[in-house]
Amino acid sequence: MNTERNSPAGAPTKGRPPNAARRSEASRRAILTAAFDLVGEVGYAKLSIEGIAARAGVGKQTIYRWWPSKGAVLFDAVLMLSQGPDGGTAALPDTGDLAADLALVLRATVDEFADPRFSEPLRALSTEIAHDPDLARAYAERLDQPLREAKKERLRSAQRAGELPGDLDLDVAVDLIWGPLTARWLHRTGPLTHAFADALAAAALNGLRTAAPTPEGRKKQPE
Amino acid sequence: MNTERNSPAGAPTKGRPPNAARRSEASRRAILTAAFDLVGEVGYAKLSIEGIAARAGVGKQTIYRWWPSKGAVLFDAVLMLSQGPDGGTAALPDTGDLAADLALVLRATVDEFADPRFSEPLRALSTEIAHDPDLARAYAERLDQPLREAKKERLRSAQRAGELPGDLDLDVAVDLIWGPLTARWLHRTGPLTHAFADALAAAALNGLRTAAPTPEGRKKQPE
Amino acid sequence: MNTERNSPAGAPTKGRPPNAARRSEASRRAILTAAFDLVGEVGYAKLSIEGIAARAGVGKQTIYRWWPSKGAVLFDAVLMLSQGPDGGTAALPDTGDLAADLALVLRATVDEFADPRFSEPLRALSTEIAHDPDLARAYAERLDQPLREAKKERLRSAQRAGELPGDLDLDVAVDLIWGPLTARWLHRTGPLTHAFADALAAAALNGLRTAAPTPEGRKKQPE
Amino acid sequence: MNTERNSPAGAPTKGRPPNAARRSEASRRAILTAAFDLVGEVGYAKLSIEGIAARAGVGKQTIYRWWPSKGAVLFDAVLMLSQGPDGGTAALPDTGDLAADLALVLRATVDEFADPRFSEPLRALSTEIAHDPDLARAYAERLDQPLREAKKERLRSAQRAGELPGDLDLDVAVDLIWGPLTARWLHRTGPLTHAFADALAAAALNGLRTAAPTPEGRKKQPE
DNA sequence: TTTTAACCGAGACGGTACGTCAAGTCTTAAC
DNA sequence: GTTAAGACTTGACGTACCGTCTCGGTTAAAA
Repeated sequence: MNTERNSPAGAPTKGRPPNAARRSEASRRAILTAAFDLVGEVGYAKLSIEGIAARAGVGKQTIYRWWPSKGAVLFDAVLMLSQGPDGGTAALPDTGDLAADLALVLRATVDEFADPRFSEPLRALSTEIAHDPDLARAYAERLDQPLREAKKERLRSAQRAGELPGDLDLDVAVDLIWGPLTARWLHRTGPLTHAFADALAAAALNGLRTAAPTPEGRKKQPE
Repeated sequence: MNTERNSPAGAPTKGRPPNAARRSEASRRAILTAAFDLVGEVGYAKLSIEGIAARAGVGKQTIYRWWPSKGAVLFDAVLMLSQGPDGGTAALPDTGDLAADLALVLRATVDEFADPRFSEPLRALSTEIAHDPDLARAYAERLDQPLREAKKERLRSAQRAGELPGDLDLDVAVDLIWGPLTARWLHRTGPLTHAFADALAAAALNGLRTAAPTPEGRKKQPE
Repeated sequence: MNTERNSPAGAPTKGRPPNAARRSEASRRAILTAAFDLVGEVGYAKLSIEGIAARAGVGKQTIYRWWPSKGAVLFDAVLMLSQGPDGGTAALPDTGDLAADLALVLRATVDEFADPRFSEPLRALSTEIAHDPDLARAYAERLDQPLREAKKERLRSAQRAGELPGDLDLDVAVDLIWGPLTARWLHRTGPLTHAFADALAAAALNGLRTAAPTPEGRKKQPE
Repeated sequence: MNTERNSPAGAPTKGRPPNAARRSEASRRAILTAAFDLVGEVGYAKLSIEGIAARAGVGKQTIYRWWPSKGAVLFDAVLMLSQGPDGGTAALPDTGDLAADLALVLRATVDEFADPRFSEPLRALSTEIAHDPDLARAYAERLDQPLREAKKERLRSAQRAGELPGDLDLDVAVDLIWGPLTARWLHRTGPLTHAFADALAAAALNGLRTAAPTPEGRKKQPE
């Protein structure tokens, strides 16, 4: 088993590295579970290493030995919960109707953001990422990328189906679709509703521009 | 004189409210300046009320008397710096070419995000907003909304010029254009470059779809 | 009226002295009463100038203007309460039987020490005296001395009656009688009971020595 | 080793007690020494836990972990200094002449009271005792009692030598001799001189009465 | 099988910052 | 010019955690 995946933000760099072979799996799981639960219960501001250690029935040193920061613990906690037992990432639905599929997925995301049990840990992790480039890199590679790959795969399927142009920059496309949702969630600058999800999916696919930005162009929208 | 603008995140709610008429303007400015400078210098994690007070040459109590949280101080600091002396918000450029204007503005935003002097305080404020609904409300109303209104005004101008459809939901449109930028900035899931800004502006305006959804266009999809 | 007696520990020495003629008698009484009551209610440790000012409905500056320290306020408070409206000090009982009179007085003192309403302010004042020589001088002159004079007067009466030798150092005598009571009260090194008062009165008058420490020694005590 | 002697005023009662076995002896000594030195240098009013911690090179929590109050620290500091390395209490001189021995001891006490290095910490401790019954109990049992026992032992010796009556209440006797000294020291109601010590010793032993209360002596009281 | 080296729970330690309280100074407006 | 009111700087309070260190105890690989 590859325990390396448990040190996403880099193992502690001072002194000798600990011997991963002897690591207690029970402690590791207890710590991650405690961190995840605690952040949902008391919120990010009151989450502390001491609290996690106490809740997990673990010495503080056991946390400091294996994780370099509170954010790294949080990262692993979210990572653990985000992955099924197989470690894979589910693919996006593909009914052949991209617009409908996107609307479905965005609505599901809206629902997740509305559930504090998911939302709070993610918010906390986002906060840590914003201030810790190392953690951000780990996040980009190990949490965002797999999901992004699934999203891009769905878009590629749409490309193959002729729904999207073949030369589309898929990273920009993914950001255009999901970025507004994330931004509104974090900044709370507007309501996060299914209606917003629908409007977002439609606007992203169709663009904001009128079909033809000329007086004549207007006539091109018949039927 | 309107002293109301000094309590954006809500005055402390415990006990009697302090007498705002006697408030020291010098202390207020020193605190906000110190907060803004410090967050740029030492970063969000090491920003402390004690540090702000010391830097501002002010008693801690003076901060606690007028602001309910570190985030509220940060909010006012950003607010103070974001507004010119007149307190107004600048309008977006309007050359008649929406795409070009948007690209210009997004590139400028990218540049701001790249400058730690602007970026760090904003990151810190974003973090606080993510965990403090009260602060989020103040942010939405007093920082985001004026800017958003300027953005919407530019889009309305485009509507009048026939560049955008008249029934466009402008809030969704604004989020579609600027949301991806914010998300990538906070989550660091990709490079924040002028190229990204350009691609974003284009994609948002044109949509992702292969062509304008005209009857003929549809036929171009083989099979 | 002589308001000079209100600044026993010395008026504030910085800056111009306030104009005593304009002093508000109502505020003065409210402050002293508040101080006396508060020290009995919340104890010495939690007695604060702010608390006194708030309870008296008075600005803090009014206290600082007229008293140099918390102890000085306390002193005046105790002084006010210790004196009747006439300002005189009551004489000790004089039935002709010194031993009985002393026992009576000491028992009364024991009772006073047992009553927190008297005891707490006195304890607080004693504490201040122990650390403030200025206040100690004021105490010695204005609180202790009158009382001590009354005690000495009773002893002088006993000298005239032949109960005490004429060459007795009355200050030492007063300390010998009342000192042990005070010490036990402050240090709580033993129970403060009527029995102790009686034993003390007897021992002080008779001395500890056996009537005749040596057969010959007796002869040394000639008339 | 008896670590029990380190919690004279009672260990902190909230929560679990700390694990005394792991206590740092170096920190304990540094704290007590710092407390003792500081109270002599800056006085009782300016003595603070923060100051002690800083002077001792110790975290504040280390003080709060092991002592319930500033007074308890002071107590241990005085206790440490009052005991020799053996922890015993020296006996009073016993030349066979009680009066001379007492005068000697009282003069020595007067000298100690005149030396700020001893006097200041004791004054501070007395102050704390006066307002903290728990501390007073600890004082009575662990500082006063051993010394009092030594005093009583000297008096017992005098009883055996026939200098004092066998039925004398020794506690009252001790208070009669030493109480006036303590009272005058704390209240500064008179000069603390060798002469006072001598007069006190003599008066306490001989009593104030004009003559020994022998049956015949009584007849000397006219009318 | 025994050693031995690492991890483990526990928690004391020197620190930093918290948010509160009060000290003593200063300013304002009412009287 | 005093007064009530209260904002101000200062500094200590007692608490919560930080990240480091050390203590016995267990446990699993090495001898």
